[in-house]
Amino acid sequence: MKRKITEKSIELFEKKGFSQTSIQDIVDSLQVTKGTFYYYFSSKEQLLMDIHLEYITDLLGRQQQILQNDLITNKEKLKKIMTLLIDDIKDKGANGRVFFREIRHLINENIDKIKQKRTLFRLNIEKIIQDGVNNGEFRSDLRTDMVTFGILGLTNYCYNWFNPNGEVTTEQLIDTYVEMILHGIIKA
Amino acid sequence: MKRKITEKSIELFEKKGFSQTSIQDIVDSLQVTKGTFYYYFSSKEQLLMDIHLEYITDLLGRQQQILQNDLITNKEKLKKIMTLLIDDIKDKGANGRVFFREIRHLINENIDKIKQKRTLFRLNIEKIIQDGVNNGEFRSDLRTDMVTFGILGLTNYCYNWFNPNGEVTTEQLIDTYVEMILHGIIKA
Amino acid sequence: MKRKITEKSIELFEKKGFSQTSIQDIVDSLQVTKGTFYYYFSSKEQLLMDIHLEYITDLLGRQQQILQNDLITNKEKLKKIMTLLIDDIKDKGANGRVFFREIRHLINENIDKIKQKRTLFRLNIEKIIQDGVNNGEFRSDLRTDMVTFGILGLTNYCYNWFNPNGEVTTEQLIDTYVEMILHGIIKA
Amino acid sequence: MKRKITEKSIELFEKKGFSQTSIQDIVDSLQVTKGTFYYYFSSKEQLLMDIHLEYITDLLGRQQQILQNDLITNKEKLKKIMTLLIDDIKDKGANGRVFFREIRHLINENIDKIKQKRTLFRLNIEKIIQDGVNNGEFRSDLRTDMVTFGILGLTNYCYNWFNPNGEVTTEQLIDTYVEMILHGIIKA
DNA sequence: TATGAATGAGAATTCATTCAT
DNA sequence: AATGAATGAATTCTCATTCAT
Repeated sequence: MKRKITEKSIELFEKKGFSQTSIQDIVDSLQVTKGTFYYYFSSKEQLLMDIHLEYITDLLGRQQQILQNDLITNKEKLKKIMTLLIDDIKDKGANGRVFFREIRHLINENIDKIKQKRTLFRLNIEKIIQDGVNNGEFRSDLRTDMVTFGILGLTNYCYNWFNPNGEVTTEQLIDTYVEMILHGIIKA
Repeated sequence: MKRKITEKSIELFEKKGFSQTSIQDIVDSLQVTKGTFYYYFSSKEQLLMDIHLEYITDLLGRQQQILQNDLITNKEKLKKIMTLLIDDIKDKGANGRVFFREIRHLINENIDKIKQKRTLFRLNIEKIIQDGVNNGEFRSDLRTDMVTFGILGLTNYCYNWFNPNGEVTTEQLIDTYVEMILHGIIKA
Repeated sequence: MKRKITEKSIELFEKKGFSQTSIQDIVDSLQVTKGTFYYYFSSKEQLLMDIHLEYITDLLGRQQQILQNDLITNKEKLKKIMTLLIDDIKDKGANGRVFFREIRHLINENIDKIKQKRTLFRLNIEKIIQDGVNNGEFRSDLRTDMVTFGILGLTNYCYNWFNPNGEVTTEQLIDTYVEMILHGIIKA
Repeated sequence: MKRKITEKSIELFEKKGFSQTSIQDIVDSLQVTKGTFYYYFSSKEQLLMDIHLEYITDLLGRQQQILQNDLITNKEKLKKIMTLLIDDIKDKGANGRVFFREIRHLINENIDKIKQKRTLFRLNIEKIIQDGVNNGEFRSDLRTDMVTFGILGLTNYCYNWFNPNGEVTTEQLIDTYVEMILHGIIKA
């Protein structure tokens, strides 16, 4: 039941937004009662926290896999991480959208905890870029922090428009973006 | 008074979010009463609509200036539009953040009206890229729509982290991003 | 309206107790809506605080009148204060009962504020007794603090059983208690 | 287990009040579950009734012991009964406070049943005083009913302030009060 | 004996909105 | 142009109680 509530909530939060979704909405669509909700979650915010925590924890875990792979170049690592983010749109689109949009509704320690983990994810990317700069894979005249933010913005934005069931495949999207990041759009 | 309400609202919407900001919050911080608010706005949503409309209209106007300039290359135009977006963080940061984050709270015709204008803004960018592809400025093997979304994601995301009063200047940021978009990060 | 809410609340709190009385009960019996309640009071507890504050402030004010009277003996002062408390049962019975019974529902600073004033009221009585001991009106072998608590218990308890419209008049009650306190019940 | 629930409940009811204490609070602090509670008690009120009944029954029993003693004067009996009440603060303070404060939460027949027994306890005291008046131990010009209420108020109030582990011993307190009741505070 | 999932009725509170003045 | 009292619908949350196991 807890799982069912979480999943239905993600669905509704994505469709209508966190504050526009009431506990009543959630339980009604599961045909249970409010009491049931509060049996499993102590508050609406705690549910949101659960969702965030699960998402970022999973993301960090998969990022870690990539980081630990010593056999691939930094360029490959970067590509894999971009793939990681964009691939999720297919499997966890709603999840991701809730993750990116509704963090504002977390408060105090909760928001800090999540932000810390988000920062870690970002710094891990920055590290890859820095490594790539150091070993000559990447240009050395760009600020790694800003590049990282750029890549994150570019990939995260996909959650707003990309439809994995549309005419463009996820692979094409990833190729386009990797190509763009690596070589730019200008004619050499 | 109408202006004062609008401005204070933007400030509060940015700080606390649209749904977390009550009409009471707005009028309290201006030391007027709710009646005053409803004298100038027919509803909370209409205020949000006003804010959105003003923002996107202004943005489109300035974009138009750039588009009409026949003396510059498409590459220059693209740079100018990116500058346009990022520059706003200094002057209208709160405004922009409200614009990007709170569109969800518009309803029905309103949301359509704004989305149409946003789409226009995007298509205008795509047009520049297409023109650049056509005249050989840009590579011809990239999907212009996706590239456009990428650029938008990259620039919009700045609203989330870039502090125009921080150690990095807006110019450095723009340079980094233009460079990244045009030539990529890989060592040639 | 604020006054009406306060008065009806006192009535209901007395009859059913603070936690057994809902805001709904209060507004229903006044034929207004919950919104109206919250227009005047920020919370249920604040209403209770209002009631307490008004009561104890009034009590302290009247006590002060008695204390400042230099023309009467301490014995007379004591009698007047007992009269003060018991007389209230006629005019403010419900008020007093709420005051004595529901203090538990105040929290934190509120409870402290009220308790402080209650303590002041008690210490003022103790002072009278001490003065009476000093000038020989009262016996010198009694602990003034405990005697004060005793007098308070004795008078406060009246709120639990005394019916000012019953066969015993308030005057008789006061006479009995003053006599009991001053001379005891044993046959001299 | 039933005993453990009762005792923990008394503790919690005293600390937080009956309505502020949830069944959940009770079972949590015993590390059992709500089912356990309802195995032993049919309702929250029934638990409160149990507590009241046990308390007043015990009190009446001990009062009976005193009443039946034909070898002591009424004055002595009165002192013993006051001792009975005040002594309990040491052993059953919480119990007594719950008994005096939470009777309001009993309903219908329950409240009547308890009130009857309380009345009996009071009338037993009144009887002693009447006997004392009749045999010349006590003054004949005081209303015995009111005197009884006075004594009850005075002693019951101790539950609100008296700390048996404080600097004043229970014996001193009893002496002071017996002295006060018997001889008054005025200098003879 | 005891558990724990689920209920449902009701609680306090919030807030956009209306409207007579 | 502005006020402020009042509304009412919705919202989050609480909790005593039930019941199958």
